[in-house]
Amino acid sequence: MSAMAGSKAAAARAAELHSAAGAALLRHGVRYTTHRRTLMTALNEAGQPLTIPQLIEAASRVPQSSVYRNLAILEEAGIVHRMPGIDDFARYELAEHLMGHHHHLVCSTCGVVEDVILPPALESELEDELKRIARRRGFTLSSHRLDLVGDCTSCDRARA
Amino acid sequence: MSAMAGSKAAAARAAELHSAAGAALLRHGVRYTTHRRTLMTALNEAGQPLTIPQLIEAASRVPQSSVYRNLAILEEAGIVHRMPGIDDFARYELAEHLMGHHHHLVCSTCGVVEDVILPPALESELEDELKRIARRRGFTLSSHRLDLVGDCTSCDRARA
DNA sequence: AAGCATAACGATACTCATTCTCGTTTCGCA
DNA sequence: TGCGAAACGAGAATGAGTATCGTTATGCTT
Repeated sequence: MSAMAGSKAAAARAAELHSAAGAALLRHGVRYTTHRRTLMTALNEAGQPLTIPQLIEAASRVPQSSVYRNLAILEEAGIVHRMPGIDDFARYELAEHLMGHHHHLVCSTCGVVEDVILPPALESELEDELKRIARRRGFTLSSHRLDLVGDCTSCDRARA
Repeated sequence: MSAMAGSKAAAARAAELHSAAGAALLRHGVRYTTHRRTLMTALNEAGQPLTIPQLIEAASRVPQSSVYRNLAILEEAGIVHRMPGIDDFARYELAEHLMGHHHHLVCSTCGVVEDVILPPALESELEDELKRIARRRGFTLSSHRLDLVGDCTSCDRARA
């Protein structure tokens, strides 16, 4: 029953996601096509940032060139976030206003990425300080990014 | 006089830097050649992370293929740190144990990067929490990375 | 409900940062 | 002075990501 409730909740969240996505794309004057919906669904269900190869695998009916093109459009519309810089593959996840603010735990050996949230008190303390620092330097702060870099259990074990 | 004292201090720091670098490379069984010394000097004097093109400009006697090869070696020896993921250029800076721990303020428009340090109390609070989170997830934490993303004064102004 | 303007598609060619190759040069040591 | 190993550096190769362009699907108007 909790599983059923869980899947119901997930379905509700998915519906919200799609309507928010459709609205955002409409605002940008582009359509919410089947491919775009497929990509959004894949990102939503993965629960972690995905590389292009992973996304091609997860959305197997969407050809590579369409994956690239549509991710760029979804990012332009502000509903998907591109995060380069872990290994040599960029990763994509749903935008913060769809996911909630969070950070990443990254395995420097195998590249796996997990989402992390900071205790709210620390997060807001951090945000306040970052705002202060940015203001002092004349920067207009739009966001921040915090990665925890280390080794996951299996890579740790494998290190003979 | 304060300028003279400053340059003396800088010279002393540079000497320390080179001896630490030489030792680290020796430990790795490779030589501290002229090119490698030139690159370390350029990174030290820049005071901010540099891209390959910037580094080629700053170390004009070192050809491109040597810049790439030697940076890889310096990174392998743990005295230089590679940071990909701001724009499409990786950036390099001296390793933490040579520079001190710090974070980055990044202009999302022009890509300029400045170094930032957090108030020590907040930094250590943050580190403790990150360690706790990593442990709970079975990760062996080796470092963290915090980027402040925004727009610098001139890019802000240019935004018509 | 047929035509039409426009958006999206997708196979393929291309770009360009980075890596690899390999013959040459330099270094450290005997 | 010679010798083996390390470093060099110009050019070729790699590969993630982008641009092209003819084709296909969509939605709007009459």
